[in-house]
Amino acid sequence: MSQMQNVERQLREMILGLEIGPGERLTERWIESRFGASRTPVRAALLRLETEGLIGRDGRGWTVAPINLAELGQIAVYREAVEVAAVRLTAALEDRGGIDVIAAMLDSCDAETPREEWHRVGMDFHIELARLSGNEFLLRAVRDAMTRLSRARWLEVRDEKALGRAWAEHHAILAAVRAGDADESARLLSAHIAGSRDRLVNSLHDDRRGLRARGFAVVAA
Amino acid sequence: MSQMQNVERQLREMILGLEIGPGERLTERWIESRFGASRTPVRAALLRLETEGLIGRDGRGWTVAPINLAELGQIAVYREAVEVAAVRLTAALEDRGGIDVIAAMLDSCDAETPREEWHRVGMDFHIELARLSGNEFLLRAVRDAMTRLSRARWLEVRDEKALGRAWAEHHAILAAVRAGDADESARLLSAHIAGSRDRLVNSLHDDRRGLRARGFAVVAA
DNA sequence: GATACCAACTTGGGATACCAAGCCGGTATT
DNA sequence: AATACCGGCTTGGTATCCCAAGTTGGTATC
Repeated sequence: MSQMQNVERQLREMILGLEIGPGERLTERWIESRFGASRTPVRAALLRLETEGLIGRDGRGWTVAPINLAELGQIAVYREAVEVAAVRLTAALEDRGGIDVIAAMLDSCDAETPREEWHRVGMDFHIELARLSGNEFLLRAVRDAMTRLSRARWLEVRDEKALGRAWAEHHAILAAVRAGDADESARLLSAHIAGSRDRLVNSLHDDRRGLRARGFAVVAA
Repeated sequence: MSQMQNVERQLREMILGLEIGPGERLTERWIESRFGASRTPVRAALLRLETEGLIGRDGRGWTVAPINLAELGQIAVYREAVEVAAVRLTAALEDRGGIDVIAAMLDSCDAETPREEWHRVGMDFHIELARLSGNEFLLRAVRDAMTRLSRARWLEVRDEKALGRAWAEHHAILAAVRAGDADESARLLSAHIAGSRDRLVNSLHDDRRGLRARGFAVVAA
């Protein structure tokens, strides 16, 4: 694997894993020494992460994207548009066998599953559902949206009850898609996304002082 | 303006203007000498254009993205999802003053307007309409989709009648949005996009031999 | 003590040198 | 004549060097 891909992947993981906090400054020299690569692949990786929205420019320098509550609302609208379109396509397919794989993925999580795994599966559910549509652009859009939401979802304070409700909603969506009911799938998915957004924004809004205390830049809604 | 931005902009214009044909190979050294920049900004520009989908990797090298008829169909689905979402948002706004600016933009084209300008305005209509929604993600999605469609639309053989019909549809969409009728706006926009896709794919499909004769790589649907 | 100014350093932007892998053409062998 | 082999050339990947602009810390002056 090339150095550029190495740096890109590791840096993305550090950002998404909050090892580098939202709002933190990045210098090419620091990354260079941190990953043992020279500046050329480092700069290439930064350019790619910039298009993913994980980092941005701060004048001449680089900054890890802050947690932006207003952006979360816009992403929810965007997600709804593309995910609903994807699920409607999927519900109209003859071969919806892929749904069972997604259901199995959900069921692989139980009480002993680490939180990190729940987090990943919760995002992969939406990504894999979009993949079933067969539309590369809808898939990419969903993947991008989930990437941008990843840190916020990780920071969200989620109680067991909310987690269980989300999982039930996921299963309900799958059931509607499996039945080929596009309207019901769309309705359930829209409601799920709206609820998810509300819990997320409320949780982070309530926590924003705590987040700032941890050194995380939080942009108000 | 930085060298990277210069190279990126000029290379994008050459690709979209078909001065470099779809499917053509690109070498970093050629670009370097062509624009008088060194490889560092050239590589940065290539990385950005790659994320725009205008170029892709061909093994170790770079290739201008071919005209892909299957992709055009997928983009139409994607466009419909995001543009309809955007126009619904806009129709629900209190302040829809921006619509008049778009109408004026359409009206700035007449029989003497060069074809290039019609082409640009035809894309800007959709982009600016999406901008009115205020949602950055929907706007970016529409802009990306139009960029990817740009070359295909340029190659499309369009008769006066089809062009006039498209303009009438644009005005009808604006009227519905101005009236705040979200459902009607969405219906008209969906029909417009579907019709646009059909004309585009049919035209290119019929022309694909001619396109290949011009040295353009065309991927079948 | 406050401020204006200057030097050293930091940092991203760009240029260039080097490398490894792959491609191509030529040559020698059968 | 066909083919296997080899050497040079092209090309992207990487490392490194230089530069200009901006920042910082200290110092001298008022």
